[in-house]
Amino acid sequence: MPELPEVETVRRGLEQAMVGRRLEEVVLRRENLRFPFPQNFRAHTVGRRVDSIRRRAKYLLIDLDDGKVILSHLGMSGRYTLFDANKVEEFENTGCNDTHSRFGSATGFDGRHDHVEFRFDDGSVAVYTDPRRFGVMDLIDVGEESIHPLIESLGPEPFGAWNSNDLARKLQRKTSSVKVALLDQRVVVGVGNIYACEALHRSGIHPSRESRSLVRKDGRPKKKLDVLVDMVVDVLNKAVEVGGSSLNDFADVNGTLGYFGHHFQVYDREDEPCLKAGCGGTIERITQSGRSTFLCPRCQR
DNA sequence: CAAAGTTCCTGCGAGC
DNA sequence: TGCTCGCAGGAACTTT
Repeated sequence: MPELPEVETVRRGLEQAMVGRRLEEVVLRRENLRFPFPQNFRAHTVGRRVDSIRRRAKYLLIDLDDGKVILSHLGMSGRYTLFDANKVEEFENTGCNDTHSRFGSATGFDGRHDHVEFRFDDGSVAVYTDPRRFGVMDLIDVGEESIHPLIESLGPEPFGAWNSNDLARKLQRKTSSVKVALLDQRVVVGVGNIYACEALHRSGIHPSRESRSLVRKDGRPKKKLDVLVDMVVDVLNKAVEVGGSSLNDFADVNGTLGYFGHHFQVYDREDEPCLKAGCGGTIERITQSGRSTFLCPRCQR
């Protein structure tokens, strides 16, 4: 679920709900997600106002008014659900204990996987739910982003100054497949399994193709690499426009289902016809580095 | 059996 | 021969 477009969609939702509000209480219902919550998490968040919310790659950065920043990664299954003051009241008397939040009927799983609650001074609440707990929640100092181990080695943002010359430089000696390279967050950030498959299909590039075969001997990008950069940016843009994609259970912060799933050309379409006009191929599924790749062997070379 | 993400480890081959 | 590097693949985290 959460590739760049989904994280950006969540960022926009949280921005609307959180910026300018003060945290009245922060509830941690367990001691860790992928890593332990920092010891001082509550001390530095309770009583603070949210100034802004940024995104770096698939990470959310929630800026607080004391110079601390909440670093949040959704992993595979992390979600935020927002409740305004009226909604919160509706859940007032529902079940709630150390491990179960009272919002279970809205967040799913009876509230068993509602690990963090951010309660604001206007009565609204943001609940972080993450069944698989591959997510991350950390607290850093503003400016520490560039030296934080999870962030320091991240590559360029696709919506920034990224271009095919930069990509060519990174791929020119790579013998790994171009699909695996796209998933490498040091090469470019934000692209996950779904959009890697989609961008390669739109570019007519076979996912197993050697990365360096897309770069000319002089280090300049071949035409197909130019196309790939355009298609990565394009597919991410379109997905942001429709509010992020969904497989089965993705909801944005207001509970609305994303729509990009309806636009998949190859992802999860094994044995179905290629949708490229005039192609007539059949979508195949292969495994690369333990992840499913979907492609049309006919129009992707 | 699979899954949207990331990190870490092992083993292998290339190149020096 | 032996060292280092990059890469492929797998395991790990966990639940539905």
